[in-house]
Order: sequence, then structure tokens, then C-alpha cells
Amino acid sequence: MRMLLVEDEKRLADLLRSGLASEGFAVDVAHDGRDGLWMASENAYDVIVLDVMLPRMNGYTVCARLRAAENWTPILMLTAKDGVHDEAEALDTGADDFLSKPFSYVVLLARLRALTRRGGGARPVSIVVGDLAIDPAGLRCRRGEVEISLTPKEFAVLHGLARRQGEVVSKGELLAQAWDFSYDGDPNIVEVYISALRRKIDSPFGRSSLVTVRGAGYRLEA
Amino acid sequence: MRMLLVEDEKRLADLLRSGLASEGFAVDVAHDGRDGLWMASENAYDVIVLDVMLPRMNGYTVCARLRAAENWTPILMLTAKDGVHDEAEALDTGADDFLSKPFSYVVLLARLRALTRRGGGARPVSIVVGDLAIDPAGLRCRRGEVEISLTPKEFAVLHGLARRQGEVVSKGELLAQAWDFSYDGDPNIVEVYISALRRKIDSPFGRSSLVTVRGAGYRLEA
DNA sequence: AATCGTCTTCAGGCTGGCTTTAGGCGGACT
DNA sequence: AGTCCGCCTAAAGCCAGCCTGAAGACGATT
Repeated sequence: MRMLLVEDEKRLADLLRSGLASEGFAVDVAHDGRDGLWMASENAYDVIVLDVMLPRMNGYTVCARLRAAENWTPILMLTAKDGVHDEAEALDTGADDFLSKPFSYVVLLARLRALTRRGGGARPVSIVVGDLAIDPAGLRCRRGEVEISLTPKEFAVLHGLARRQGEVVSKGELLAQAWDFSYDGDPNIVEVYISALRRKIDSPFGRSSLVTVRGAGYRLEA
Repeated sequence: MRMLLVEDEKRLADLLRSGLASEGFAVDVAHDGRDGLWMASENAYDVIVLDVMLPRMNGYTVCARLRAAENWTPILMLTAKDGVHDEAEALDTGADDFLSKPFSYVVLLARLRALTRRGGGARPVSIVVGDLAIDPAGLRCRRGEVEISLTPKEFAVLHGLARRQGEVVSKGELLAQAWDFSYDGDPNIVEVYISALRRKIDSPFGRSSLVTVRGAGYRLEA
């Protein structure tokens, strides 16, 4: 079971290397992002443990580049903060799992076992709907060659629709995905954002890809 | 993909239920620990989402009891605090994964997918009647290559007929399926919608796939 | 402190789907 | 043939649901 550990803190890297080695992993260590990317590209690992805060190239970028190069090795990201946003960001750039520092060794082991059991599955990172490309890693999207900047909330709504392109997504579902669960404001806010999105991704292009299905929700189509 | 959700916060439970249902999960909900344990024992679920803080019996106990009874259904625990200790404790009692509240919907979904070990999503399948394709997820249908947009009610009626293609479906049955139980208006409304459907899916194509069976109901055929 | 951008609320206006109504058609039975 | 009954469909009113501009709240940045 070959593993690549990309971690710049020497102390932590050594501890993990010795611990995991005794669990049966053959561990290679890279100490910065660029080395990590290079090693991951050159060798076939069974799993990659990737710190987010790295010199020379951060973890998100390394992850995104690997996925862009169609490398689907399971990746577990180590996020420094424990904000929900970081977690989602990690998963969106194509990571298979993440762990917030500080973490316990037992937990890391359990997660690694789960990942290696599963094997890597192909999962494209950016979502394409017709000529509209949605880039979860960059919180932005493109219509053809034109780049469109979106606010986080706008993006969350668009993302929710794009993940299920061609299907009707209800307002309630969009609320649940783009707002946190404790939100209990006016559901009308979804309409407001739909309106804003149309003004950005449809109207300027004379399109109408964001369709209202009265009494049911919205649908994003090519 | 059958799922048991054990969660006492009604609002959260409802949000999750509707969201996950649209992802292809058949969700049962239990509102306290004892009910959850009972339901998990009686039915064969593919995955269990288990809150830790529950009335009548906490999540750790439920989890431990299930494992003691040799029930190995994958369990994802929802821990309230985010201390490492709780996470380890969750894994120790036999949970397969955990998530700290508050969590994001996206993350939950990714974890559930991992647990059920199924890359693709179980999506509602589209029904085909001759060259007429009915797409429940998108609330629309296609005759050959031509896309036809339907209102929710029109779709509900067509869906009711398509699910039993070739059979006669009575007006009463259509009423029961497309209208809610408390509806006590004119049954003639079914005829109105049949008429509308014919104008959309038959007349423009010179077909007559929607047949009236006098005194019995309607039949959709290829 | 001031400015900017984002999130959220609110309210007015409007669209379009739902339902009812009513007149007409045609098959079935006497 | 005549009559009855079930079905068809066009038309119109109603109203829920949706759209959108404006403005306040809030936080981030300078």
C-alpha cells in the first residue's frame, strides 16, 4: 500500500511516517507543494495525504492540478482551519476526504483505511452545462470565453443547480444546500438570487438557461 | 438506497429528508434514540445517519447496541461538539464515520456516497412509451427529439398514465394521484387536463396515444 | 472612520397555471 | 330515430407564486 505524504512540518511528517509505516504503508514524503505534485505525477500511489498550507504551492492547487491531469488517486486533505467552507472547498477541488487539524491519529487511520478500501473513482472537477463552465475551485464561471464573477452565495445556488443539470431543483433544496441549516429567513431569498444569476449568466448573452418551473423549482439546462 | 435518519430536531430532519430524497435515497426518520434503534433493527437499511444528542437514548448507545446485535449497517454519526475526543468515541462505538455540527450539506452528501460505496447517483429513471420519453426529475417529456414542456399538473397526470402504460387508468385514480386527498372539486378537471395533454403530446405529431375508454378511464399506449 | 460589496428583507406588480363553466359532439341504448 | 349520458374543449376569472427594484443591515477592507 503506497502512500504519498505532502507535509512541510518536519516533526509531524516524521511522526506520521513512522506510525503509518508500522501499519503497513510504504510512505514517501514531499515537503512542499511543487515536489508533491511532481512525485504524485511520477509515481502510482494508492493514496495521497495532502496538507493545505504548503510552501511553493498550496494543497488546493496541487489537488486541482492532479485532477486536471486525470490523476484520480484518492486524496485526503489536511485543512488548517475547521470552517465548513474549507471542507467544502477541499471536496470541490477533487479531494475525496479531509481532516481538520489538529486531528487524532486514530481518526486519520480510520479515514485512510476507508479511502484505500474504496479505490479512486473518476470525478471531474468543473461542471459544464452547454457553454457554461462552472469552476468550484475558483468560485467563478465562464460563458464561452467570457468570465463571470459571482458572489459566494450566487455561486452556491448556481452550483446546486448545475450539479443536477436538466433536473428540477426545488427552492427548499437550494435553501438547504446554499444556506446553512439554521437559516429560517424568507425563502424568497432564493428568488432574489435566481434573479441575480439570470442577470449575470443569461441576460447578457440572450440566453434563458435558468428556467422556472412554476410550483416545482428551477432547472438549469444547456 | 434505503436510509434511516435519527434526528430529533424536526426542522433539520425535514430539510435532510427532502434533500436526500431528491438524491435518490429513500429516507425513514426516527425522532429519538429508542425509535431509531427499533427501526434499525426491524428494517434493512443501506446506511444510518445518527445524531449523538437524542432524547430517550443517545447516539453512542444506539450505535453500540446495533453492533452488539451484529448489525453492521454503515453508520454516520453527527457529533455536536467538534472535539477530537468525540470523534474517536464515535468511531470506537462502531460508527463508520462522523460529522461535526454544524456541517454543510455538500460534505454530508460526499460522506454518504463514500459510505454507500456507490459512485453514480441513483436517479429516478425516465419512463419510455414508444417514442415518448417522460423525465420525472426534469418535469418534462420528449416526443422523439422534440422537447415538450409541461406544467406540474399536466406532468402528474401524464406520469400517472405512463407508469401503467397500456392499462386503463380511471379518472378517480388519476385524481387520487395528481391531486391531493382533500380535493373535492369537479372531477371534470381530469378531462380538461387530458385535453391539454393531447394538444401537447399528440395533436402536433398526428398521434393518438392517449385513448379514451368510455366509462372506464384512459390508456396511454405506444 | 469611511467606503465598498454582499446578504437579506420588503412590497408592488405581474405572469401564468388551476379551476370552473358552459356549449357542443357523438356513441349507445331504447 | 330519438334521447340520454359521458366526454371534449374553448374561454375566462381567480389567485398563488414569482420577479425585481430599492433600501437597510452587516461585515470587510482601506
